[in-house]
Formats: sequence, C-alpha cells, structure tokens
Amino acid sequence: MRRRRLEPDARREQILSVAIRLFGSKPYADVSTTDVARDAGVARGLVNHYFGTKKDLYLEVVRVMLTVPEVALEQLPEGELPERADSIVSWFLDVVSRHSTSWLAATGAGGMAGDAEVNAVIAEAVDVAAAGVLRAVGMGDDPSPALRGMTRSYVGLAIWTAQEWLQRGVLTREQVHVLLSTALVAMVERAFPQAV
Amino acid sequence: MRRRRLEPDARREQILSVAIRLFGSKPYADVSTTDVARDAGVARGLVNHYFGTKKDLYLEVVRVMLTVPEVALEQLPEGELPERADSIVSWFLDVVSRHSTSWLAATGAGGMAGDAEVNAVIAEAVDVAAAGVLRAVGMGDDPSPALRGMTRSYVGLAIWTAQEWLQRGVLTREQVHVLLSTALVAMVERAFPQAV
DNA sequence: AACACTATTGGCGATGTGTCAATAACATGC
DNA sequence: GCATGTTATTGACACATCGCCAATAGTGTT
Repeated sequence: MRRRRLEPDARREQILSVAIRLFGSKPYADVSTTDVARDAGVARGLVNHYFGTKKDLYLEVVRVMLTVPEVALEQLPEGELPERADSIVSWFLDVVSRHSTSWLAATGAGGMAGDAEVNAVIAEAVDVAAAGVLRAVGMGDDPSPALRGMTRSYVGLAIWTAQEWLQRGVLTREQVHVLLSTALVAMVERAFPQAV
Repeated sequence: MRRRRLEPDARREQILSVAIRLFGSKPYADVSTTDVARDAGVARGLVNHYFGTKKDLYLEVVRVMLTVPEVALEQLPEGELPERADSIVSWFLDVVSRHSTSWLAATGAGGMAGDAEVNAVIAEAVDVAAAGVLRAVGMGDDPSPALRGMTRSYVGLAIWTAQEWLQRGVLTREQVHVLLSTALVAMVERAFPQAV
C-alpha cells in the first residue's frame, strides 16, 4: 500500500475539487464521502480530517460555486435607466452562462435546500448579487431593508429565468434579456419608490 | 403490548398527517422515519409498508403541500390588463398567506430540491400556477413553450417575493402587491409578445 | 542511518434505512 | 362463547453511511 504525502493545502484543494465535481453532477444525498475519498484516491477519514462533517464539505463547495468573478462590476453602467438595465442584465447572463452548471446547481440548492446553514450561504450570494444590481441602477447608497428585499426578489426572477434558459432550453438568450431588463426597469420605476 | 388495528386508508392518512407536520417544521435530513413512526405511535416498518421509501413519503407530503384550492380561479378576472393583474396577484397572496408555512416549506425553502423526482413535483405545481396566470391575463389558449417558460419565471418571482414577505418580513403585503402586479404588467406587455 | 514530525490510514461504534417472516388484532362462522 | 382465517402490524436482521481516533508510515532533518 503505497501512500503519498501532500502539503495540507494541496491535499485540501485536491479533495475540494473532486467534491465540487461530484456535488455539481449529483444531488447531495447521492454523493457519499466514500465517493469523494475514492475519486481523490484517499482514505475516507481524511475527508473528515480536512473538512469536518459532510455538510461542512458541502458548504465549502457551495461557497466556491457561488463565488463569482466580481470583475467588470466595477465599471458602473452609464446613461439612463434602460441602458443601465441592459448592461447589468448582459453582465449577469455572461457570468451565469459561463459557470452555468455549477452556479445553477448551487442556487437550485443542489441537494439540500431547507438546511439553515446552506440557506445562509445561498442567501449571502444572492445578497451580493442584489447589491450589485442596486449599485448598477444607481440606488446603491444605504438602501432600506425593504428595497434590498425587493432587489433580492428580482435576483430570484433572474435565477429562475436563467434556469428556463439554460436547463429547460425553452427560452433564447435574447428573450431572457428582454424579459429581465423590462422587468427590472418596471420594478425600479414603480415598485422600488414604495420602499425608500 | 397493546396494538390497535386500523383500516389501511385511515392508518395511511394518519401517518401522512404526522409526516406533513414534521417535514413542514424541519428540513428533510432532520426528519427520520423513526420520528414519523414514533409520533404516529406505530412501528417504523409500517411507514415503509404504506409509503415505500422515505423519499416516496416525502414526495407525498410535498404533493399535498402544493395542492392548492383551485377555487376562485374559475371566475376569470375582467377588465383591462392592470385590473386583471391586480386580481390574480391578490388571489395568489391570499392562497400563499393562508397556507404560508407548508407552502413555502415545499416550494424550496424547506425540502430537498435538487433531487430529480422532488423537482418534478415542484415543477408540476409551478406549471399549474403558471397556467392560471396565463389564463388570468387572457393568453391561456395554446401558449407556446417559450411563453409558458416566461410565465414560470414570473411564478418564480412571486415565490421569492412571498418569501421576502412571509419569512424575512422585510416587505409589507402592499409592497409585495405593487411589485408583483407592476412586474406582471410589464412582462405581459413587453416580454410576452417576443414569445408568441 | 536514526530520528521527529505529522499526513494518512483503517477500523470501531452509532445512526438511519429497507425488507421480511412472525405475530396478533379483528371479523366471521359455528 | 370458541375456533378460524384474513391481514394489519410488529420486531429484528442486513446493509449503508457517517464521525471519530489511535496506530501507521511518508518525508525532511540532524
């Protein structure tokens, strides 16, 4: 029995990448720590040693999956509201289509929604996205809880629409773009003022 | 050891009601078949005998939770689009607030989304709701797949917004109503025409 | 080459699940 | 009331998965 010894960081990274692949392709319950260990060529105990419990490992996976390159969000869109809406929607669609499988797997709660900690991680990512949307439409300064809630709702719409596009395949990117930008403009003009 | 013998229908119903209560208050993984059996005053094997596997039981629970009284959907809203939107939104908010705990638990906050069969059950319920929305806005006759997809997205928005309202408590019913009806009007006028 | 450090292993105990033959309620007939 | 058949119900067995930890063995150092 030939074992190989790695630096903790390297081993941890390797196991994590295997876990990301598995949790991204199968729901939570269908992935056993034994599967992760076998695919990583490692004893099962080592998975627990590095990540604690199975749910802890899954939380790490979801965190990575939802970590989005915040690039290009720096350059705030210019112009009137419709142009800004177009920009932020394009950015969102680019990001979500590039990381489609993992990102949708995570937001769809790839296996265990309802768990408090998992929900918290997802909610955090949604909150970040919502903050980006708010900044893009020029309402990012000290938003009220209600306004943030409305924006989270819009992010929910975006997620669902992306699923109809990328997973069900019943919508084209063009249709998705029109839907999301018109909805955003309407919500900003009519609903958001109720929450300031 | 005194056992009591019930008619299969009655016993099944009793176990199911216990399961609904438990799955409605705790996530899937935190409810064991032992819990269900104990609360029902029954041997664990009997749960499997009536419902098969644990996931089968959960599917039954979700089905019941998502079964919504289709009442008052018969009386299609009259008037122009804004009035119709107001009506359908009011109806939706009434239903969802009346069955808030169980309904929100099922739609994604409380169960095990990600599993194929569970997703299918939820998708079916969303599809029914989407069909109702389409009829309410007068586009219910033979809708295209794209149009149905867009409407499912809108239902997703409604679900997320209801969560912000009922679970997070950051929105008032009035705010939710305005948000959902303006979004619906905008989508029907601008996005839906792209899908006919 | 001997040593120390620690990454890594393998097995133990606990928990949860599905299955199935054995059991005992309850209804029916005498 | 008593025997009998039907079947709802039980209890236990086999199996899988998980968390934990003492024992083991790579790997760099002296």
